[in-house]
Amino acid sequence: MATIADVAAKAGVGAGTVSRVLNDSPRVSAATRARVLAAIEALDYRPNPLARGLSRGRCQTVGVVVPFFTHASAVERLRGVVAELDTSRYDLVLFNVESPVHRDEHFAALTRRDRADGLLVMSLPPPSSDLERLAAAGVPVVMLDARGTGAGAEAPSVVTDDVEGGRIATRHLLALGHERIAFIGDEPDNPLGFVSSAERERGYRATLEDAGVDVRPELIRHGPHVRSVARRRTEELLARRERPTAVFAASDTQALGVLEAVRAAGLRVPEDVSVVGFDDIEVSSYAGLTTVRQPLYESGRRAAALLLEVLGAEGPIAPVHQQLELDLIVRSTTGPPTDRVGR
Amino acid sequence: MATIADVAAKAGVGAGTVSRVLNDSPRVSAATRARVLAAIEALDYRPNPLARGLSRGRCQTVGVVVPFFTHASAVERLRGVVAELDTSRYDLVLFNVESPVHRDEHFAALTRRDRADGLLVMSLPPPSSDLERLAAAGVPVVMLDARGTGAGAEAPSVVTDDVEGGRIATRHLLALGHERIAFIGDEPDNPLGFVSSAERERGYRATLEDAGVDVRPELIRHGPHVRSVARRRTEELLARRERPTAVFAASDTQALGVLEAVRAAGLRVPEDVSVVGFDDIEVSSYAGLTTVRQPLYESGRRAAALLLEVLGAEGPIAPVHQQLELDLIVRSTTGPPTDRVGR
DNA sequence: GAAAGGCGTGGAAGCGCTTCCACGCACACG
DNA sequence: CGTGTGCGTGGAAGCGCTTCCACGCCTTTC
Repeated sequence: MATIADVAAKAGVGAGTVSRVLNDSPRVSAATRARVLAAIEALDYRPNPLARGLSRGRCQTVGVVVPFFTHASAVERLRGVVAELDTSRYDLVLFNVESPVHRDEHFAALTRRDRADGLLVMSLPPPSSDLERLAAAGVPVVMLDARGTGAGAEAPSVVTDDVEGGRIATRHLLALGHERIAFIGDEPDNPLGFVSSAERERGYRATLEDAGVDVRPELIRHGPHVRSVARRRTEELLARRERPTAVFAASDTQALGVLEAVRAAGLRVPEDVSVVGFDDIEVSSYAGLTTVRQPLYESGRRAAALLLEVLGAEGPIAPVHQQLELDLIVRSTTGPPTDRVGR
Repeated sequence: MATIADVAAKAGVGAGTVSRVLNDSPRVSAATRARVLAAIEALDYRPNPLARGLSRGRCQTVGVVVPFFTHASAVERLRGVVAELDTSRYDLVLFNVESPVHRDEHFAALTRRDRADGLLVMSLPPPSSDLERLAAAGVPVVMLDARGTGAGAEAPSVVTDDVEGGRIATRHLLALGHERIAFIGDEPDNPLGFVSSAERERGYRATLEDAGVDVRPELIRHGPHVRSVARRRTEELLARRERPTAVFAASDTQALGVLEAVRAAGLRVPEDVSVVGFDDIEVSSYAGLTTVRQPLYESGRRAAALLLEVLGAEGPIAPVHQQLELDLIVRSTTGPPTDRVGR
């Protein structure tokens, strides 16, 4: 394994000069540069990233913190992140978070420039104390699908307006003529502090109120973000005397559970029950699901690009907050209610 | 940021002693160990992984090479890998491969202990020259869903018997009474050299032959591993005078495309056309797809565990080849053919 | 009671790079 | 012709750790 000294010897120059060539320093004559490059080529030399990192105090690595695959949407976002990072010289280290303990461990370990040069945190609002410590340690953080606010330390973020998304879905159902509209979402106080579902619910509630439609607590159900749970909650709803004519699910994953429950109950979609989801994950088009699309892949790209920009800049950057567009995608799971009351 | 020298000073010992404590060396007295641990605690000291790696010649990192998410199954496997690695002290660096150039670059860069201590290569048969170079450089490799064979360098692997899987699917259709059974799979000579599809096709052909059923080339279609392409190929098949009564798709992703085409043609599943997939990805249960299940998540865990074992061992390990079980999952997309000939 | 052996420890060397300082040379200037 | 100003370069120091060697002390052994 060739080292910089071997290259220097072969080219008949000092190690410093080789280093300068490697780092595109202008203070090298063309002739010397050519000799060094030839030696590098001849020896198939590649600098040791560890040594380089130790010396420069950074490691050409981006840490990506993901509450892993609990949401199908995380994968799609991750794809965007990977694609963007691929265009840079940064490696991607994956940190999986499945519990608060998990999260805290990772953040503690990452509070140093030698672990990762920057962090991309997905869907996970970090404790503000961690955010401050990261900022103090000089580790830039970009948030994706979450906001990171600490005292004096605000991370740039790429987000969507989940409240507005909730409004879009609900308006669609109201416009079709529905009034008994149920909501199925995550627990409002889930351990990792995800808020998307709660925000979408806020949009739902606000829109109903604006339209003068009663918000009925008994039509609002929560549970862990899993298809089977959404299915069970829906079964409870459908068992009511006055069952809802439409369901807004806080995610497509949950909407699929809703669809299962409706069909298992022998009801038709959308004639008996309309269903709207959120995200537009890949399956949704297959399932013909009406949903509020957010550009998942694109959000990953954007966030990664933002982080690269911060890493490339000298000083800190004014915190940017990018907000991505939402679109209502009407497919075949929504329609006007039929005038059959109760069951 | 505390260094080992700070800890040493605070504990009133030498740096070497602190290092010994960090690395659980037995050659430290209990009293000294306690003092050092107290100092570490007090300073919230964490060793710099770069310096440690440079000094020891390894970096506590596992490289995972994934042809990224082109197959939905890769994600599921990755989840298993992540879960297993989470139990170890190794970080996971993700290398995305989307083209042969991409692949070659990564392998070239990874042919050194300072980039990753070991490699997990998914679904991607590496050029045997790369495998040899990796072996020569002392970088252990474990293959997942592919075999890695180079002259004298054989990597341990976790695989399934794709030929047998193809047999299972085909036997199921034959048993139901089908004879015009089509196959939809990947291009046999795709750029990255994936072979799963081709092997499943071999199982399909062999089983037909064994049963004395003609293998009809016109019922075998290939195309990139994408739902939309599978759909188009199926449309071509359905447009034939004698359309198939059943389709075996080399993956669930492709099977979903087949289902789309069948339904778009106004045909019923399984009455007019039966469909079998492969993998049992998450969507499949939702789609009611009959499929050959392979334990994706589990395969990721196993492969990661295997790599950890190799990394933990002193010398090289006898190449292990684990083969995971396949199961036929019969759902609602397969049934006996109805006796309507042609269209 | 002296020699021999262990154990615990300090400290220097070294991992492979970057970077800073200093130096030599060429050229321009007065 | 001497001094100044660059530029291009060599080389040492230093990044934070591990590891090896050496040393002092305390047992053990004859």
